[in-house]
Amino acid sequence: MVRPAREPAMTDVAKLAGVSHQTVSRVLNDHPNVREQTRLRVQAAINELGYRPNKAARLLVTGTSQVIGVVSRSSTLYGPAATLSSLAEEAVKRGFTVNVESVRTLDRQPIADAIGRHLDQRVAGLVIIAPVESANDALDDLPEDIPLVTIDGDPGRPTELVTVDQEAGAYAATRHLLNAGHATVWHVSGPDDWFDARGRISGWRRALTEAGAEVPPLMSADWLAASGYRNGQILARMSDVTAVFAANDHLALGVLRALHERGRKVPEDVSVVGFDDVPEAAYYIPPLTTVRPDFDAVAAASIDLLLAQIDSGRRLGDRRVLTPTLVTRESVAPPRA
Amino acid sequence: MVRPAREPAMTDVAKLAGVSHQTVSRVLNDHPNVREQTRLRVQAAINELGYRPNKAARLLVTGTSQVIGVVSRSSTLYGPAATLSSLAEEAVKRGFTVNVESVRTLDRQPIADAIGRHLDQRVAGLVIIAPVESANDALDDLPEDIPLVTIDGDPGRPTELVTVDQEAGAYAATRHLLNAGHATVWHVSGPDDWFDARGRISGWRRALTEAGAEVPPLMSADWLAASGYRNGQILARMSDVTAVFAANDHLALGVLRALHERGRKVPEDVSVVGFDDVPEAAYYIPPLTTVRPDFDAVAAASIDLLLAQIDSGRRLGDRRVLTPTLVTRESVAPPRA
DNA sequence: GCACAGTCTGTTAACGTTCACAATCGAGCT
DNA sequence: AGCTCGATTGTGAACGTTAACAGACTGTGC
Repeated sequence: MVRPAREPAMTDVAKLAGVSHQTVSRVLNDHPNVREQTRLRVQAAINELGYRPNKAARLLVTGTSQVIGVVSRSSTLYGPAATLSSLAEEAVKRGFTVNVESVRTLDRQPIADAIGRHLDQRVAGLVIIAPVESANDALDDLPEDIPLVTIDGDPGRPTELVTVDQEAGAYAATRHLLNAGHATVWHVSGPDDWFDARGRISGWRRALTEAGAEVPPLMSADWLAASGYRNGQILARMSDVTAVFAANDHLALGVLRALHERGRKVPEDVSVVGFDDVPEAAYYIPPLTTVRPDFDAVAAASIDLLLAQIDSGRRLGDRRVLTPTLVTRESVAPPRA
Repeated sequence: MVRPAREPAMTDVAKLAGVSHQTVSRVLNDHPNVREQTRLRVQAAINELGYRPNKAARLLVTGTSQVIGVVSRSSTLYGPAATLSSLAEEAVKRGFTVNVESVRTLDRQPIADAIGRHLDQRVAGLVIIAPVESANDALDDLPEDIPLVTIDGDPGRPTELVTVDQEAGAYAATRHLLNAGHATVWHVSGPDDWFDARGRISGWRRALTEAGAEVPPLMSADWLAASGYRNGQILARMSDVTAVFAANDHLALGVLRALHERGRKVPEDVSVVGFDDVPEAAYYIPPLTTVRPDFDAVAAASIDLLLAQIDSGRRLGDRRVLTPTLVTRESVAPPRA
């Protein structure tokens, strides 16, 4: 047998099966009106040649692919990474494939460029992880007819949106600390241009004000352990601080360490709660009480919403808000008497 | 102006600029022999129409895209996630885009399927994160002519490979503990079907045997804090254990916690070293001495090797082995006298 | 026997690029 | 003036698929 110079195409299969290329196409697309016997002959020819349809040709004529474009910041933050990997998995399950465009920053222009590259590939739809304002701005220029879902996007924007109810999670965390008997709760927050961080701040604040507790000054940080540590060093010096809610687990880790260094015991002297429930949180010293968002569910809901748009051919304005759950471990206790 | 029923194509631009479609193509591909004046006219027409070239059509005729296919296990392990996000960033820098296929398991078939989907999209090359044997097996069926780089792949396989020198890293870690005066070093290893884990085991073993130290029985784990904790509970009960090298930082975290629970102080009673230098490691209690691989460099080297193949049109058999560096923090001290 | 409605299959023309080649244009030289 | 050569531009044919339509082949009812 001669090694073929080019890969087998539909016509090659057709020739081998003794049918027209169009019939091969029909077999491939599960068109109903094909005789069983013909179908089998074609299938056999496909197998014999090891034929695989050329997606580019298909895309060229149909104008749409089975690819979902995702835009995300390149990062090793747990939440985004977990969401991303679930997204891909979920998409494959539905017969789609995921194309990820990473951006270094969440500024408008890089995001717009990434979206542009996706559109060039004629993706079937877009999932954009847009946790800050500027990332959302990039959506303004988007054509109306492209299916779109934002994750952690601007709640004030009318597009389809999947998000975790940060406010409820933070409220539960703060409430949990108040219930334990603490007079008030300090908050080490995430960067305040993140919607997530804002939601957690407002949930924390609501829990305090509803309970008539004093609202301590906000401690602002990024998402990393280092800044948790810096803020923790300050908190550790204030002897009246007995409860801290950190905007994520890594911040909480930094706080734990700063408290430890200064000899303030957790949870005996200070109680700490985090957010995210990273897999390691259960092994912090002490094991961390935290709020767990279901990132798999976020991914699944996003794909759901996107496919609904793709199928219906239009924006539906749906949104899904997922409520996280409080995971209680040993880092919370009543304040000392 | 009438809203166009379809997107502008090259012929539309050509008509507007008063040239042939071929000239437009030349402008787009930076072909040298185009008069400056013509180029400007074409550019103007492109801008006016908001024309964007159709990649599918281009792909159809050239047979290759500017897309790099990546296969990786969907996971939130720090190493793979860090590599993945760097890969995408690095690729974009070079004018490529990255298409990620996530697989749930590293078994042969799922990987082969993922590769198949990439080939269907006519990717320009493949980067496969293949840290276990079965993942490498899937590469057997691959056509010879597709550029390919494996990350953390089988060192015994002749393909292009980018990897971190696990053996050297583990050797350095173990040596560091011996230098501090410990009689021997225990190792909590990763899953032994991972090449990474094997390399770390053999580096550890070599350091011990070279020093004439006793080689304690191996403690086998997965990569997660939970199993570090379980193994740590055992280690904590053995009073003669004074030094532990954990195969990654999350295992080390579990060990730290188990030791703490049992009242064994780190580093006074037991010294601990990890591997990976996750961003949080510096905030463990105590801050963790660990081995830092440069994941950005891994990604950059991978893209380098891949583009070299793409440009030259053939496998080059190159490989890059990156040496990780030891990061010393407070979790190591001499044993008690 | 013949029209008729299905069912199945084939033919031709897109889709929007690039490639190979042909044609034209100018400048520089004889 | 005519020739040559390089620079610039145009023409027609791919690439491999789906869409639209046409044709052939069945069985059914009169």
